[in-house]
Amino acid sequence: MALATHFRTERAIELFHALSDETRLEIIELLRKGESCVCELTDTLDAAQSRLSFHLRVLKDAGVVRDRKDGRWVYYELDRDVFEEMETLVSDMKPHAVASTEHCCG
Amino acid sequence: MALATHFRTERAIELFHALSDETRLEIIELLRKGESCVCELTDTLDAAQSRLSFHLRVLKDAGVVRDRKDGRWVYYELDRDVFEEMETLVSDMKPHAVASTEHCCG
DNA sequence: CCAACACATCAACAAATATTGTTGAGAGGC
DNA sequence: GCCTCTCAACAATATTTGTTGATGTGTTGG
Repeated sequence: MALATHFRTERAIELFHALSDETRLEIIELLRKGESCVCELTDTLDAAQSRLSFHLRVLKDAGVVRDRKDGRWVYYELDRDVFEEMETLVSDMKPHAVASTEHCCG
Repeated sequence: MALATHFRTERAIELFHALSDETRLEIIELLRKGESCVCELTDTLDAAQSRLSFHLRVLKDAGVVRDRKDGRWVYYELDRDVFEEMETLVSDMKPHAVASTEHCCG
């Protein structure tokens, strides 16, 4: 249990970290409409290509997006599964059923 | 809409950032059982008090926890409302209904 | 081939975050 | 009043993250 919890913690850190950046959230917002190549993201977000590449990698490593090569373009899209995973993570963080008013240190 | 989106982005960053740290996730895990004073957290997590104080502040600023003073102790507990907010945030990030296979850049 | 393009990766730098030790305020107990 | 305990706030330092520009790889078209 402690081990499983540890892995889950690692995973939560990775996922939440991936989502705690403005550029990455903007990328996600754009990808909600459907897949997009890096060039379009670069254009829309008016960001340097290397910068987007960096953030896309973070998102990809965290499993938030998937990439697909087609010719000289790389298309990114949201991975639907990860949202279910996030819901589970959030759900598992909720406080337990109301505890009786107990105090510590006393 | 763009303004609202912006505020929501700010909020998402703050919240996800608060959750993307091992110490803070450990604090949350402990608080799931019910409220606790800093001294107990310090003891259980074997962490310096100043360190926990820092992380508790991050969690408090993000609205994840609330504090309550009682005598010389300060009790922290999870704020149940924030989990609902997180679910909404996650939900709002999901991809739209399946788009027809369209490509960009072409 | 070669040039133009799309993208990833790297190294160097800048900025933001976390850790540690210390200080000081407030609350009790004696 | 004095000492101790709990905790927040601060300053200094270490560490992590993000940005930028240069370079490298694979692709397409002339």
